[in-house]
Amino acid sequence: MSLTNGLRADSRDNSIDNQNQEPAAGDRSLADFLCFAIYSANLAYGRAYRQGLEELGLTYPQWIAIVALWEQDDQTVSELGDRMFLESNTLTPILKKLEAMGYLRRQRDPADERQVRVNLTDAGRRLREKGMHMNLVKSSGLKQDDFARLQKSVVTLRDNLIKATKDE
Amino acid sequence: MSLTNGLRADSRDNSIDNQNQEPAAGDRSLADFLCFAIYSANLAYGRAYRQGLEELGLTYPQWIAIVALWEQDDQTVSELGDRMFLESNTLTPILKKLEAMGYLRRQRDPADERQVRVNLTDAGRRLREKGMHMNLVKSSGLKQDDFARLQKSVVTLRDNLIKATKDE
DNA sequence: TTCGATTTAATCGGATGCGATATATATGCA
DNA sequence: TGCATATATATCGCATCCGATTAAATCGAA
Repeated sequence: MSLTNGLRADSRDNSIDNQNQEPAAGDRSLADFLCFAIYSANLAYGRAYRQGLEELGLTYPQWIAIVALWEQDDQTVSELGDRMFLESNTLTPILKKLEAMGYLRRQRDPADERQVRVNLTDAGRRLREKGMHMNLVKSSGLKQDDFARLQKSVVTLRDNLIKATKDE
Repeated sequence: MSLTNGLRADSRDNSIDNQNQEPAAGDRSLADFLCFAIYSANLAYGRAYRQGLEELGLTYPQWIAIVALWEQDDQTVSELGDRMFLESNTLTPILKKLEAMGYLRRQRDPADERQVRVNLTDAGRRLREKGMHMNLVKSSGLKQDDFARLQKSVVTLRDNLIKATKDE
């Protein structure tokens, strides 16, 4: 797989070891890189969400953490990290901020003092409920079927990338 | 459009004003949010690229800037920002680092001293050529057709989000 | 049982990303 | 011309994100 991992209709990829028939690296436009499409779509999502999240007083990762804990409370930092695809070096500061805001509690697990268990407070649950009923992000412009397919494809891409990266 | 902008097969969205038939907000799993799929796929791409880019001594945004300039040299900071979906507050520090590394030059445009024109050096072009021939990112696991469709869908999503955000 | 290996969080430094602001240059209009 | 306005870039502070390291607790084999 190429470093640029791109695509062009007239791809000149004839390599024998490209078993997935993915496009070759090379002299392609930025607009043809899947990685760049994801990168820029992520920027666009962040900007689309910013105004709505500002009303909640949260950033995007903070909101994701609240949602993940609402879905399953009393997770350890590692468990929450597995769901959010983040590790403690990123997660700990976010959780400390949310704790300072009063939306969750962090406490060492008495059964294993290495672990820290995270619980939503009532205020945290109320915030989740409030966000649940807000309609502040602008339209993705996709119909439900396209939306479903795209969501599934991106998840598959993500999981394949993670697997390939883990395999070194 | 909901704040969570998610999806569930049995979506209970019956709102009359949801003309795009997108799923409603609400009590859904993190795994069903398109925004989270994009967010986590972006993290996964960053991790898949990191090792390869490390051999080039670049970060991902630095690499993107090199590619964008290789595609079209002598851009202003704003023009480059339009291609990369970034503004000068983010771009300027990146460009200064790349200049310090010797990969590009920044100079005020004599015809309009407000603008700064950015040009790749020979070293910058050689770096782009080197990256072009590296195959370091693991497989996305997608066949060429799926790859093409996904790339197109993500770009459409991005552009719709940008348009919707710009329209306030 | 003991002590080295493993596990879990946290800390630290560097690099984005972004809102707000500052600065310098250019433009437009009376 | 003179000056208010607009434009292009840069600066600053805050919040991720990550590699590397540290600290504390647990585990496990001799």
